[in-house]
Amino acid sequence: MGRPRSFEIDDAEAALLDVFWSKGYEGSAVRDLCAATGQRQASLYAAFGDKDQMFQAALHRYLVWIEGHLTPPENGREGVRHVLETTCRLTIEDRQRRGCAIINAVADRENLSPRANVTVQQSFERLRDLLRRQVHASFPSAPPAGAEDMVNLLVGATVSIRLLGRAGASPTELRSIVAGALSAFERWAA
Amino acid sequence: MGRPRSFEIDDAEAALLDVFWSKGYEGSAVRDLCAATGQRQASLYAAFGDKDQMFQAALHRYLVWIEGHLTPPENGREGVRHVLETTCRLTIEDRQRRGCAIINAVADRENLSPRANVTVQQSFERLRDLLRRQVHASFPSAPPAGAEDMVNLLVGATVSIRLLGRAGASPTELRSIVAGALSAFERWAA
DNA sequence: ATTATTGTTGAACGGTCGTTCAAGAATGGC
DNA sequence: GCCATTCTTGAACGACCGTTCAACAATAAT
Repeated sequence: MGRPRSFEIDDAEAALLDVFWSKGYEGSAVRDLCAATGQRQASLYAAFGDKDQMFQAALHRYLVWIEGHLTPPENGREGVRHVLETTCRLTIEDRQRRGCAIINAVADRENLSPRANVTVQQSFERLRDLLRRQVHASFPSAPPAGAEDMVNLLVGATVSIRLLGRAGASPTELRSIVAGALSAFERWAA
Repeated sequence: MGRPRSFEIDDAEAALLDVFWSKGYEGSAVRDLCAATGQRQASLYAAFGDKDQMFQAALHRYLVWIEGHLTPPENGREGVRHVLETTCRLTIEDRQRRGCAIINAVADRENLSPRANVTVQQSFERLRDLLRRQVHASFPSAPPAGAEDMVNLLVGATVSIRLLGRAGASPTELRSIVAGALSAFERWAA
């Protein structure tokens, strides 16, 4: 019972993510979040608790979104290609060039709650697990030597595309990282 | 003439960098900068102008420092190795794991002055130029096909080492990125 | 010694920060 | 209709933000 909420939590989370994604945690004022969601401050606090929990809701939403995009339709070499090319495409297609919400949060580390920092760290582990699965699936039995180095190189390429995308790198440059990483992967796997 | 300054600008810049490097622009309060430099607010404002100029002084100091370390003693393949290994070593040796001040500034983009953003963008171009010079110097005449892709892959590896270093990646993981990138470079250059 | 100039000091400025509160409005259960 | 409960509203809280100011101290030139 009680008065029903006049807005959808889901819509609010989307608006929260929009702001945090472009301005970061410290750079986003709760009043900015109100403007984006169309709600009053007390309503957001009633729904989420405090600014940290608003951020975590937004982060979680971002993670669901990006993992949905990055998860490959088929595993193996095409899976590796899918992760890199999708990362590149999403980065270029974002006209605001916000990069990756998780990566942006790394810089805000000192201002984030311990729990948010754990989420950030786990997200990188999940990306590496995802890529490791694709690298391993690229071979019928055990992968050749240096597989873990190749996994980490691919993680590095993915991360840097996202970072340099926010830094204003050209689509040509970002696609070149993909090309370089895929060539390196193919040469190694051959 | 006039009363002489009671502190060295150089020492103050070092302290400013220390704070900005770990907390970022938005996360560093001018009062924090005072505590680090041991000066009063009005003294810092008299010496630097405003917070943005304090940040730019710190950024400039960081750029001189990092370029001094990254510039290779000899050009060519050993130069490529030097850039990657030095980046990795500096990242691991920093116990505070502050990563790269320039990369951290990318996340703070929206809160930075246009001039600071230009400095950030130019810094990435300078890193790419440095690596391109080393890649080209690795060959007596023109480098083989895909040289620019390799350059961008190396930039990506360097950037990601620094980013993941701040994100809390293990030394093993960071060294693995170096190993992966150097193997990829050697296989391509062979 | 006086003057002009610059740095230091400590306090203060208006503005914004994250957060909370009292009052009113809207619901389900009785 | 009335109660208990929940949400919304608008204003306010103290704390902190970047910045500035008037008063005082220290120097070089006259």
